[in-house]
Amino acid sequence: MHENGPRQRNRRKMQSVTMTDVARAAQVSPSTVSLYLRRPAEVSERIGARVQHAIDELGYVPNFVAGGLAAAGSRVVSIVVPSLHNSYFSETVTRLENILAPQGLQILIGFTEHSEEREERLVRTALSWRPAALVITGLSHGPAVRSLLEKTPVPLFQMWETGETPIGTAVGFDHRDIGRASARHLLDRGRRNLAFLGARMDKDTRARQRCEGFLETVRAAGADATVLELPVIASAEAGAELMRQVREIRGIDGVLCSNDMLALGVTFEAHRMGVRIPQDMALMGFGAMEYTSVCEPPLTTVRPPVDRIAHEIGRRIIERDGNVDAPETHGQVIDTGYDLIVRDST
Amino acid sequence: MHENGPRQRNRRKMQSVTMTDVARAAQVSPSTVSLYLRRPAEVSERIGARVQHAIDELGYVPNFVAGGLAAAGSRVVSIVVPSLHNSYFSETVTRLENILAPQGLQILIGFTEHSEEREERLVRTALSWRPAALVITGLSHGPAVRSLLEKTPVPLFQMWETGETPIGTAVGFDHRDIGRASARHLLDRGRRNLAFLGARMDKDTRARQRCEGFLETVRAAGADATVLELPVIASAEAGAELMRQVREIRGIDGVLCSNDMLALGVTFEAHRMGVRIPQDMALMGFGAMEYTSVCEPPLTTVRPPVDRIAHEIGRRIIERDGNVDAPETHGQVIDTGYDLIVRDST
DNA sequence: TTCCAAAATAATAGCGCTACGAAACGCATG
DNA sequence: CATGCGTTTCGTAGCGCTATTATTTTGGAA
Repeated sequence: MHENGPRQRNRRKMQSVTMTDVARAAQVSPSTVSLYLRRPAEVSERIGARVQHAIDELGYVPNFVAGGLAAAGSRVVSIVVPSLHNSYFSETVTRLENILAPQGLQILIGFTEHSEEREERLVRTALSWRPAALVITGLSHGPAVRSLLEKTPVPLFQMWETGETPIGTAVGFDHRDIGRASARHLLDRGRRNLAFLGARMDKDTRARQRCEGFLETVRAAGADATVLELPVIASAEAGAELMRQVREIRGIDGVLCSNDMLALGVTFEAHRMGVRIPQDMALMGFGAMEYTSVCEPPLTTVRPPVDRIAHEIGRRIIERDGNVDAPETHGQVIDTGYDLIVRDST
Repeated sequence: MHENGPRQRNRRKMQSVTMTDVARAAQVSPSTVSLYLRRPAEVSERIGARVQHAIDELGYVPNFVAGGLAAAGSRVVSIVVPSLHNSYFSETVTRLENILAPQGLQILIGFTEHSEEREERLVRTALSWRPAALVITGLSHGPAVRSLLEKTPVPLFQMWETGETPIGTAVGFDHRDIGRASARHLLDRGRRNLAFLGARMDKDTRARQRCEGFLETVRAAGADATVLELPVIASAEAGAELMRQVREIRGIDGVLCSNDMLALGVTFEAHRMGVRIPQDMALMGFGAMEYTSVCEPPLTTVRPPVDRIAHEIGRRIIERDGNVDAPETHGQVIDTGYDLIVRDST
């Protein structure tokens, strides 16, 4: 009915070089080109060379969109994190990318900025790409997100948090426990008049959990604890401001920051105010950001096992990739633990 | 030959709910569902409500892979950056995401880690997604990448650098110029015995350019300049180590760091060594990272206009999105300039 | 009421690729 | 030289959706 020659459709942009073009140039069938691209070992050397030559000659770039449709699943992994503002999230994303990229898996990324509405939009579009896996931060989500996650056939990983029952596979640690351990550490150092410094804890549920664990242990020990909080994103600037507030209270001899960035600001401001760390006031952070080891004084902090989280998730994604029979781990919780790094600031 | 009922193919995973299912449930044709999803205004209110109801009822999640294939172009923007290690890159990615997400454009991200080979792999896969645009860092690329970029019909943005002729649209600033301006600033402060502290400058071409500009101006002024470099990734730790090397040399009274992170390490180490900033040694960084304003002393640094870069690129991507007639800006250079922020460290 | 343009809905024909099974080929064996 | 079997190549039939065109419906004006 219609001729088989190249047709010029009125599309948004025309497809440059297709697999069919390559096949024609290499004098083989399109199936063979496809096979060569996906499993080169199953194509004879002679044909393989001819195909590769045609590919190079024509500058063929495969079309993953078409491939993904035909194969019913794209080689993409969606990651949803609150932001890249904290170096530990960007570190997690980096590690995951490093693990997944060699497998030909791309990272599709989205930031919730701690907004439930944004999270829903992101999860919805993430799933629309029929990704090989969806990696999302945290366990608590709005009802819309919950429902999407429960229904999807896409392998789901919820990272950075344990505690509640996960929808997918949880890989992380217990933030309340970190709060408790931090409190214990400060109490062990003989501090009785404590403070927790936070930023935007109404949004950051994990910081809130650390705060809760902290208060729980401090109060159980019969000591005192104040919570000081700023409604801005965590920053050194905010830390400095919070330190000024700490001074107002007087008598505070131990401080836990929700975040190393705050602790950095506290360090500088304390120095300016002549407050000696740790003699006058012990200081702890969270995140084990790189600079904490060279601070003056070096900062006691908690290292979230970013590498292990990325590794555990990455390994499972790769295992399940192209292998539907791989064991389903939904509902499973992998507790990666955490490390308390004690330095001179306490 | 074959019956038309639902067939169970032996696919990797089965498609849950398709647009056809929604159409059936809403008693309309698939075209109408598609139209409702893409341009709701062109569907009558009555039908629209019925379709929406069916979508909610069935929990339909569109398939962008199929959509992208049919529409010949996916709603994805690929970004290739060296890493997220520097907060200015993660900031750029964040801003771009914030600008593009409301337009339904997803971010596909990849990290080169300053490796030419990785960059090629990333660009190749990025283009395989037929993205709405490709945003890549820098102007100098290996021959393979160059050739890919030159051939692709995908709108290309090269960010963070100007100087050479771009392949696509360049949006950035001149790093050599920053080196020169920094040198001038230190010279103006009466410093004559200068040093440039860098990390892995063999890989980081932009840091190298700043260094070159710095040396050029210092030498032109008849002053002295030493380059101290570590083969590790820039970090506060590395900065501290470099500061120890600076002390060995003696007499250095002005230092430019390739990066604020290095400067942070220098600040702490100088403090430990009893070297006063700026009295004994002036200190400058690059990046205007958040903490530089609360350091002790606050750090003189250069602010790369991350917002403006993201804004200029984002705006152009959105303009060109779904509008092939939009003006082609390849070859164009948008110089965003930069800000020298003078603080107490100089 | 009739007619016609405009608006709303539906039918059609792929998008470029992969999975699957069929066909063709190569080669050792009887 | 035919036979059989494993290997390599090819043909076919969609994947789920969008763009385009065709068809039906709607709502005034005549």
